[in-house]
Amino acid sequence: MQKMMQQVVCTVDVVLLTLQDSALKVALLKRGRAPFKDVQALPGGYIHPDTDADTRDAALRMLAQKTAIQPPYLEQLATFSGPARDPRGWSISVVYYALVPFDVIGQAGQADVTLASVDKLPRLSFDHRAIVNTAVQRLRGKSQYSSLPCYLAGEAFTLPQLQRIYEALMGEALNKVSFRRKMVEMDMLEAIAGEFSAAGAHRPAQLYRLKPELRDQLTLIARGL
Amino acid sequence: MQKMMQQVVCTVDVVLLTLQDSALKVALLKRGRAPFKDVQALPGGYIHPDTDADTRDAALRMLAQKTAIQPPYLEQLATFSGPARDPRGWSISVVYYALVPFDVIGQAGQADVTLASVDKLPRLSFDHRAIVNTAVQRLRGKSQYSSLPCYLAGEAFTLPQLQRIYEALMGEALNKVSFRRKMVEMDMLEAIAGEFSAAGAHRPAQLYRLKPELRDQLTLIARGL
DNA sequence: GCAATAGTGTCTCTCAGACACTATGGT
DNA sequence: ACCATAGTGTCTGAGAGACACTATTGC
Repeated sequence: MQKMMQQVVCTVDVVLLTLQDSALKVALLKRGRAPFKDVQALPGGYIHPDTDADTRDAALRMLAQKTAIQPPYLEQLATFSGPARDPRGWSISVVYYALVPFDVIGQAGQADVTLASVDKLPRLSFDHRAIVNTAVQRLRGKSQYSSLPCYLAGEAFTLPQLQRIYEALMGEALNKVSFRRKMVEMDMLEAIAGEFSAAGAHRPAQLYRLKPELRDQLTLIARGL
Repeated sequence: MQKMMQQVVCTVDVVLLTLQDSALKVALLKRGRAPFKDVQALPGGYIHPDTDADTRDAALRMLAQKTAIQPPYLEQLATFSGPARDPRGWSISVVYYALVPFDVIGQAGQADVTLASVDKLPRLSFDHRAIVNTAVQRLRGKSQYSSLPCYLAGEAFTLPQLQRIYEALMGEALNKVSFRRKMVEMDMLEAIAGEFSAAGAHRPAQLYRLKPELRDQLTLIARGL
């Protein structure tokens, strides 16, 4: 006779972040069913052991199904767990965070995706508020010393644009000369022949892109002891 | 009629690390049952939803049960998942890593705990080899710019001892003056009145300890752009 | 020419590392 | 006295930030 073993609810959630007008935003969806019906939540859902290769694969599936977005950057954030976070029972959520350029969200054209400023979150389902805050902390932290923010820029971008992204994330103005020095020293960008003129009445800026070989890999700044 | 839903096996594993003679070691246990009976494995086991407050709590329980150690530092590493890593089925392992001073392991006196050098791992169960490698990478990475290595030292330690720990982790010699400057600048240590003379025929060194208020919180080095 | 932003040359000030020195114990 | 290691004062070279200058567009 097998004893009934208490079950663990296994889910995956994704914190999809983007930068709109120098403000960091999260993608939210209104839940269609209980619990937290009609309350905003992160894109997420149950793991499907029969089809998901792993939790990362499940995260990509969530994004594809619910937002039709294939993110240029996706990384595991952390796993949240406990008896109280989900009314359905003792649960685990393996959380990933993704970065996308703002225009990618628009193109995906999912009308039911809401963008909320991470500094002024609405009421969220489960412990999603804490999860978003953790993701923002992680992004801000890593932005200090890595190429992570590049994934918030589009495929091609100018150095001034990239600097504005870094400044938005770190919340402080950066020295132009030092910033450029760092970027060349990190050796992760390559200039594109074409330029950028749409800006208006001034000198156009050189366009850059991430070196293809570094596409899915962060570049770090030397630092430390 | 409820369809039989394929189950996810939920476990927690702990990578318990220590430094012995300037070599980084992992604590391993020989498994007592299938799968991987008699093969070395990380301390770990099933989540107990009826008693564990969360996965961190479960990790502490694993350590207490299997090694009788209460680690001074415990942090979530990552979650590993997939259909193939455990023959019992599609599984998730939420992995934590812990740091302890070497002498704490001896005191715990668990005869069945083996220490293996992380550079020369024996055959391990499941995907535990990859897990250990991830933990070592994380520890080495964080050692570059945080107070993390302090938890490998005992309650009290001298600056030369601490420097040797950092050097062992980073695999390179550090400048004595710079190291000391960094330590005072990080402002996380406090001198203890008593000194340290056991060393032998030379000047004794000042003993330090982590400031109590920073006990469970890393101190980071300013860095970056 | 002028406004506006892109991009660079250069100076200075700070800080990390090297070195040498002093300090303090044991033998 | 001598050795060994702890701990500090100081010099120098590299790098970050500030500033000013040049470059290139639209009007």
